[in-house]
Amino acid sequence: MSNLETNQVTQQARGPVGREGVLDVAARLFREQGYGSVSLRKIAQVAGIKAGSIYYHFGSKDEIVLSILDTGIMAVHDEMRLAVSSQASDASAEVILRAAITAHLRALLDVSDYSSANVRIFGQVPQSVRDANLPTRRSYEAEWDSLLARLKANGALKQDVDVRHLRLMLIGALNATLEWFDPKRGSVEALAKNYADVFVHGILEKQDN
Amino acid sequence: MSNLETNQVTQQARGPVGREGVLDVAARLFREQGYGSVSLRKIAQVAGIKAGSIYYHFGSKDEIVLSILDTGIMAVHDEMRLAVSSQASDASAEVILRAAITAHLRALLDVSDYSSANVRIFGQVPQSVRDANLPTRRSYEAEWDSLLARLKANGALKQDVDVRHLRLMLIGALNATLEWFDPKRGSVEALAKNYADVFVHGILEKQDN
DNA sequence: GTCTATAAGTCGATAGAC
DNA sequence: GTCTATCGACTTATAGAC
Repeated sequence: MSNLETNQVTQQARGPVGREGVLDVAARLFREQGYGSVSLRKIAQVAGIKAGSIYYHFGSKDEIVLSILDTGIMAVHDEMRLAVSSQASDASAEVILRAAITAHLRALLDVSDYSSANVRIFGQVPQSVRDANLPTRRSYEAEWDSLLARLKANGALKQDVDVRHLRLMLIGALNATLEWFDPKRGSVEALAKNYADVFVHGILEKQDN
Repeated sequence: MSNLETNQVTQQARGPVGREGVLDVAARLFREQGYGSVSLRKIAQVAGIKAGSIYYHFGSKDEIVLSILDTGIMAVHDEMRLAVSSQASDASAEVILRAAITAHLRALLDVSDYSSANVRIFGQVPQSVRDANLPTRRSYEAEWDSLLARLKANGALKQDVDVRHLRLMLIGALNATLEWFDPKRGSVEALAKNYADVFVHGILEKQDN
């Protein structure tokens, strides 16, 4: 079976690589090719070192993957928290929600290979690695739950929505964009606006509601 | 690295296995464990035969996977088409849309291991297998585009929505439920209603719109 | 901090007996 | 239609030189 695909495996070389260099390369390859197709040999080759050298920086492949998963969540968490907290104190629920959605999509699609690698490979890594990444994930989920609960308490959200369920739906829908979004067809900001429009107003022409 | 996880690998035995038996087992394992963790040896073990015997029914692992991917799409396609076509001729856009959403979710979460396996492993299989599955996927996507375009032409959808973009968003959001939906926490029908409510009405309390 | 060399295991796939 | 046995390639990980 040829699981190598048509993958460009250009090496970069240039000076020392180090722990961070290995992680950067690994995150990019995981985002591009998924977990199963990326071996330590491939990471090493692209990073410009030999496979055995990786074990000077890491104790196992799992350690590399977990580090990338955690960093990816923290990156999108920071982006989202900053976007929300920098809104004016009298900002409307809609404005705050749009800022959070935009921040999540920007981290995922534009800023961080680590965030996109997380979404891409989380369902492919060994269960033990998923479990180890869970606390970091839970923290980000709690941030969303806190925001949504606040908007609901303000009366801005419909009172019959379940916060946990809405969060799962929202983040799931946003993360799914990773599979098809093409920056050549439109900007992340335009995408974020479209998503916010749907969640805020729905897709049907208003007639009775 | 232990990628075997804590997976129950119970065999079933019971009479002849055959091509269909292998496919059923493989689809279930792919859905439960993803692509990378499921070897031909594991499929054979659960099916109650030896690994070499699989090659009497299939020429390669890719052939097994492609068959499962195609069947999965056709299953959800059939479910969705039937649900839409069985609506009354004067059914409202909202009713039709709710029926399509419900059918997609039911196929994915309740009816077919093949459909859920498709969503779960499509991004993990070799590029050649993805390419081979594309025509079947395109056909299902065209079914949604046709439905949405019809609703838009009727004036039921907002006129500024892009059909292709809406379809990507809708299917992406629905497929994402596979990662967290738990039938013990609620029915597929209730889930479908919640999703339809969001897409139809949005999540904000109406005040000015 | 990176190298070479290799151990120990798993994988997809094939050949031939029954 | 299923079995046994095996090949060759690939993987993570380790040991020790430099």
